Amino acid sequence: METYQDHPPLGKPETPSAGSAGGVGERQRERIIRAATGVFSRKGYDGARVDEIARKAGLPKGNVLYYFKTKKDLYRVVIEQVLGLWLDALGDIAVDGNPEAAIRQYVSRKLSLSRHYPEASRLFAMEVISGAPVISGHLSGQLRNWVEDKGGVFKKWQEEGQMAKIDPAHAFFMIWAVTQTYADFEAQIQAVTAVEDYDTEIYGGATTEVVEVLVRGLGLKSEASEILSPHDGATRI
Amino acid sequence: METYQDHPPLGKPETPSAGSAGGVGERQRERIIRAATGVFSRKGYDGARVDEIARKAGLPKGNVLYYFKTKKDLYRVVIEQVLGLWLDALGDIAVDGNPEAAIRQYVSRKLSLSRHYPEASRLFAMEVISGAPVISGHLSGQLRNWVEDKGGVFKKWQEEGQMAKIDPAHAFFMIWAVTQTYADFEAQIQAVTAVEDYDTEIYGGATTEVVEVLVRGLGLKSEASEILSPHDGATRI
DNA sequence: AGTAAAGTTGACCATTCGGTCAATTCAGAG
DNA sequence: CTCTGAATTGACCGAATGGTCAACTTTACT
Repeated sequence: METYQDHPPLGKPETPSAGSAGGVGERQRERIIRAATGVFSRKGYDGARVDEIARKAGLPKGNVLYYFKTKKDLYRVVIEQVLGLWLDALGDIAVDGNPEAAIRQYVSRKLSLSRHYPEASRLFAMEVISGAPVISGHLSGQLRNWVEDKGGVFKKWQEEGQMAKIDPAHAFFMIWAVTQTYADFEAQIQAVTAVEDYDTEIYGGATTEVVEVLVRGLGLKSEASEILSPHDGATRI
Repeated sequence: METYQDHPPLGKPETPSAGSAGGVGERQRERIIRAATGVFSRKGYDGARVDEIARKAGLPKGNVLYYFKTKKDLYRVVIEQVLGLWLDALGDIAVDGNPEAAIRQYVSRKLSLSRHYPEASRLFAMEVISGAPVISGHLSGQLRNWVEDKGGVFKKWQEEGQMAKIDPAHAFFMIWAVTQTYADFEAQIQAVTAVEDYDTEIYGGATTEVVEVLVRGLGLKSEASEILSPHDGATRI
């Protein structure tokens, strides 16, 4: 397949399971979506095989195509769900509270998201690397507005001298990059660190390290506090 | 296709063009590799189509399979070339010179790499997100050694109080994440910033911003220098 | 129990895929 | 020019792919 952008809006989940919401096969839909998230996140849209998704969901291909008329439809549902998760997690960055606490919380939340939904993160990354053919509209819509909005908060902090004068957009790009790398590049980090329990050992260390570096890097610690913080023993190379 | 790891070592480019190195069809090989880099970087291995690579290279599919016996072979050559670029760019981090200058240079170099070889960066990212099926050996080999080696330098700096006590491995993960995000997530950054000339406008701002944030975040500026640096007007959201 | 809708399944189809191959052209050495 | 190996090409093949369908089973409601 070459492009995958056809029918325009996508009104709803656009599938059978007509009336009853708490229907029987609603569980099936979720199983399929879960399986599809896994496969799409590793292979991308073009590389994924419907049959592989079906096998992973434990049912025949025909059944998958019963719930989602086409592979494209399934992909749309999956990626929009992931995008929703991503946009939700953006949440609010408190305008009032002190900047350091706000960023600290935001970074922690994003890191936690990578930890608990690594496949979602990878799927999102795949989509964007592929040129964001499906979600580009959302990116230049909702996300752009969000960045513009929260960027204003950053600007305010900067004028108050509570934050280094960094282009807010770049600040977000860096935060996103650093927090998502632990999900997206798991294979690389695993290979380099050779830890046994990635989830515990890597995220354990990352949470402290990443938050500290970003808080310091964004100039959110007015006090020239102890540069030498007391945490180590996290990763071992 | 499911997995793509078969014949063991891969001795050489393992293709025709037998003896003469400066051969005639050596240009063809490079055209194919360039085209393949583009397609693989957007679709991944499974999603890429040999025929699309051929079309993009301006020659029939049969000719591509003449130079590279299989799609898998072609992918191997392409990804190993990209990996070589990546590992080369790792370069040395000067042990002697002052840490700030060293990191400043390293980050700039990595950023420049993303700027000038965005497809290579995306292909590398795709491979890793997919679980690094082809290059995992290199990652846990060369790259791991490199990190261990250079991590020692970081440790030394830290003991001398010239760098914040951050797990060296995590420091690298953050540097890589931030520098590569401008290539890998170009579609997202483009959508959010809506700049006209991505290369100039984004990388122009990023170079300064990223370097400053990382240098500060890694605690490389002993002097509590001006938190409010004088650069802006880079991006506009 | 009876019935209609929802859900399940495997066989099946048209298309596309990676890869092969024989026929042909091209380039260079003698 | 002749000859030889490299290079080019399109036709072709078997396997895999996304999607369809008719037959069948289960569920829910009266």
